[in-house]
Amino acid sequence: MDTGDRLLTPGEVAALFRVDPKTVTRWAAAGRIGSIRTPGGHRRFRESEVRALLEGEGVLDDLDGDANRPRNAGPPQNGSHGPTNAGLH
Amino acid sequence: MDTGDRLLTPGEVAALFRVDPKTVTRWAAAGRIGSIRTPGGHRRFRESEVRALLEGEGVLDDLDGDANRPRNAGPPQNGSHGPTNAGLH
DNA sequence: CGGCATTAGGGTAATTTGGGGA
DNA sequence: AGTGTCCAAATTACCCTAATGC
Repeated sequence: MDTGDRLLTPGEVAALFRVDPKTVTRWAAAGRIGSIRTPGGHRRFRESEVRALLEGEGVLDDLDGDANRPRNAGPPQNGSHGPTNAGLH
Repeated sequence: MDTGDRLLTPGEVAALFRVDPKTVTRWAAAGRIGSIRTPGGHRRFRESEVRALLEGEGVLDDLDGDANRPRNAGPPQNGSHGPTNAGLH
């Protein structure tokens, strides 16, 4: 498939970002990252979205000290794996 | 709308949710997801119901358009007549 | 008939959740 | 504003053996 709809657990995402799983949960609660809830209440994150977030901002790094850049200027619009909604006939 | 013609096996549903097949069985045992039992005792799940659970929340992704639009930060969790999604503890 | 992969069931450890406070 | 740590609880993951499905 195109985007690889693999789902990651909070622990996986936390390890990728080097933060605590709790922080990842906060991102999901704040709507900063898409999250899928299991019937049990646990969250799952898209591997493609996490990847876009990881690389969307790591390359453009200014060492000068300019702290005025938008935190979301990346092209993280991977939208494609959506169900297109047209699948229901 | 059709009531889901295709039936999925626990392994399929587990792969979709990135969980263990045993967990899917637990959902069915808890009544969180509809399940059809085979004469032998194995369970089968409706593809339409599983898809609705996966991410049927108003995440209607747009096929195309601007790639600079912030993500939909709306927290519209399962607002439908969800299958007893009262997983809040 | 035999065979293999998957599933069911019980039990225990690990992870995740939610809120509060630093 | 954002993150790390504390608590208690729930949910999930992995262990096993036997039965089912194809």
